[in-house]
This record gives sequence, C-alpha cells and structure tokens, in this order.
Amino acid sequence: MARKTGSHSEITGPRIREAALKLIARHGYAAVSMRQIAAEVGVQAGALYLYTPDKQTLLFDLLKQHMEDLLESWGAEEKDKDPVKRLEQFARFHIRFNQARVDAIFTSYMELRNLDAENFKVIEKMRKTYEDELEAILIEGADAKKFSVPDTKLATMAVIAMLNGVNTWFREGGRLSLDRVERIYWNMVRRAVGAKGAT
Amino acid sequence: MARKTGSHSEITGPRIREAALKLIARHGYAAVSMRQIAAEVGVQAGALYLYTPDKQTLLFDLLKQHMEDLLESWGAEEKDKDPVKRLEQFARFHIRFNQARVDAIFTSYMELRNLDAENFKVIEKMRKTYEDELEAILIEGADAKKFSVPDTKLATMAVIAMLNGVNTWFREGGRLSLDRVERIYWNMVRRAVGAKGAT
DNA sequence: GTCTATATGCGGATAGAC
DNA sequence: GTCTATCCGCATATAGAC
Repeated sequence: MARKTGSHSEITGPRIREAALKLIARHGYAAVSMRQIAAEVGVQAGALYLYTPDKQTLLFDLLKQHMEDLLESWGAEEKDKDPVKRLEQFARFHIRFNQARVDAIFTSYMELRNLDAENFKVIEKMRKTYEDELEAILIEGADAKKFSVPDTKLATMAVIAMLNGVNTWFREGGRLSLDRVERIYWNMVRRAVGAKGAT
Repeated sequence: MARKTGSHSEITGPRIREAALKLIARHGYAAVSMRQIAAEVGVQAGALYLYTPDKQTLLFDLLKQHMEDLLESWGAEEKDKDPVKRLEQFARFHIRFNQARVDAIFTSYMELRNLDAENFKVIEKMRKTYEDELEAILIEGADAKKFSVPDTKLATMAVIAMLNGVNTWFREGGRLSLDRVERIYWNMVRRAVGAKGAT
C-alpha cells in the first residue's frame, strides 16, 4: 500500500532467478550475460546487483535452491515400509520431479564445473545426501534378500543415471504419457536390481 | 627434411585439438578463450586461425571426429550372432570406449547446445546412428523372445543412460577394476531387458 | 528500487612483419 | 608457420542521479 512507484523488490528477485535459470539452461552459464538476464526480466543490468552480489553467487543460489527443493520434496513423501515399494516410489518420484523442472535439472548437471571450489563442495554434499537416500533403500532391500545387487554403490549410480536419462528425450504430449514412462522405467529398475515380489 | 624452421603444421593441428578438448571439457566451450587454447599449445592466438576458420568450427570438428571414432570403433568389432551376446558386447564396448576418452565424451554431451543449428544436425544424426545400433540388437533379441522389453526405444535410452553414468564416477585405480565394473553393469543391463539364457 | 553512464578488461578475429 | 599489434565489441561490476 505504502509502496513507492517503481519498487518491485518482492517480485523482481524471483523473476531474476527464473530468467537466469531459463537462459542458463539454454545457453550455459558462461554464455549468458548479466545484460541478457536483465533484458529478460525487463530491467537494466545494474539492477540485478541489488539481488545478487555477483554472477557466481546467482548461479550458486539457483543450484542450491534446486537441491533444497529436491531434498525437501523427497523428504515430504510418505514412505512405504517395504523397500521394494519404496524403490518404486523413489523411481517414480525422481522421474516426476525431474520432468517438472527440466531447466533446473539440466543446469544442476551442466554447470557444476562453473561453481567455484567452495560452492561446489556445498552442492556436491547435497547431491550425495540425495544419492544416499536411494542407496539406503537398496541396502535395506539387499539385507532383506529382496534385491540382488552385488554392489549397492554401483546400483545407486546406475539407477540414478538411468532415471535421469528420461529428461534427455521425454516431451509432454509425445508418444507416451509420463505415467506410462514411469511404469516402464520402474519395471527396468526393478529387474536391474533383481527385486523379488511386490508390484 | 626440407622443412623450414618454425614450421610445425603436421603436429600443431592435432595439438590444438588436443588442448581445446582438454580445456573445453574442464571449463566449457564458452568459458575457454582462443588465447587460453593457444597458450596450452605454446603458440600465439593468431596462429590457431591457420588450423580453424573460427572457434565454432573447432568445436564442431572435435565432436565430429569423436563421433566418427565411436562409429568406426563399434563397426570394427567382430559381432556375435546371438543378440544376448551382442548386447553384452555393446555394453562392454560402450563402457570401455567412454572410459578411454572421458574428455571427448563429456564434451560431446555438454557442448551440443553450443553448436550452431547446422552443425548440431550433423552430430545428432551420428548420435542417432549409434543409438540405432543398440536398438537393432534389442529388436532382434525381442523378436527372438530372448529379451522382454515393452518398448525398444525406451530400453535403448535407458541402457545408454545407465552405461554413460559410469563416466561420472569411475576412476582408474579406485575400488573396482574396469573389468569388474563392466561385469556388474552388464549384469544390470541383462536383467533390465529381461535377457534369457547366456551371459 | 531502478536508471544511465562508465571504468576496466577480455573476447574473437584479422593484418602485416619476419 | 608463427608472431606482434590491433580493431572493435561486449563482459562484469560500480557510481551517482532520480
């Protein structure tokens, strides 16, 4: 109400991150200039520095926010007790989450090398935390003789890589619905880890 | 013999591509300058333009040469008649080939978006050709009831994504030998596509 | 909170000497 | 075949007006 004309701080911040994410996903961090981001938002380049101290921090904030979203979203899922069911839940969650944020996912994988050393460590730790969630399922299932995995670490990496692959080719409105893709991938994951029973 | 002092054309060309690949893999195409590439080779920036008309063409040549290597190497493999054995052959070939050229593989995936439209089409076509090699194996095996895959296209993408994932974590001299990794991944691939018999 | 103007440096690419 | 010198534009980031 008492807001001054031309004052938009509450919406400009998010819009900058949105624009930055979109442009960086398409062209890459190094190839996108602060001027381009500003133009996409509809402000001048100098105005961006009211919201971020520098370009590097902007990138870091994008990746950090994404990882927080990911960890919180998975954390908020109601987990099934059965490790086989929980693995299905993870597979479907991962595919759906990735598909809903293609730009953030793509950027998170592509721009890691453009983080400076300290920022990199932070993001890597969060990624590791997420991978550990999957590995914990595999370990529990293997201990209960419900999975047959010679190496849970490798199986973790294999499953995540396979699921991530969906984003490289899936497009809404194509040949297959996302639900069908989830089902087919879950079936491949299930067999890859030698899951017994359930589903 | 009759070569002039300071004339190194036969070795400078390859050295430029080598240096460019190394730097681009580490920092990204947009982040690497022609001056940096020149410094890595030990020449001045202007000299690079004797070997490439511009930076874009240099990137394209790197990716194209890599794809040619890939297609030729797979083409040169003695193929087994049994689709199950041929799938194992493909999986092991893919892991080994990728591991022997981490920079080229990484760059080929990361820098696609930095190719201009025409160059992109060329590389995409070559990539498609390679993927079709895998799909052909899956189709043949599915027809012979040796695989159980509801969708050969998805299975192709899933297998390639899974195998590509090895490069994100495998390091020579680590916990596992490459041969052991190949064996474990082949086992996961085999089960993911529901392969009967053999191994 | 945003703009305009600007400092300062690096980018790709080319010209011409050796 | 390579080097030095250079054109010219765009980059990040900041200062100060409104």
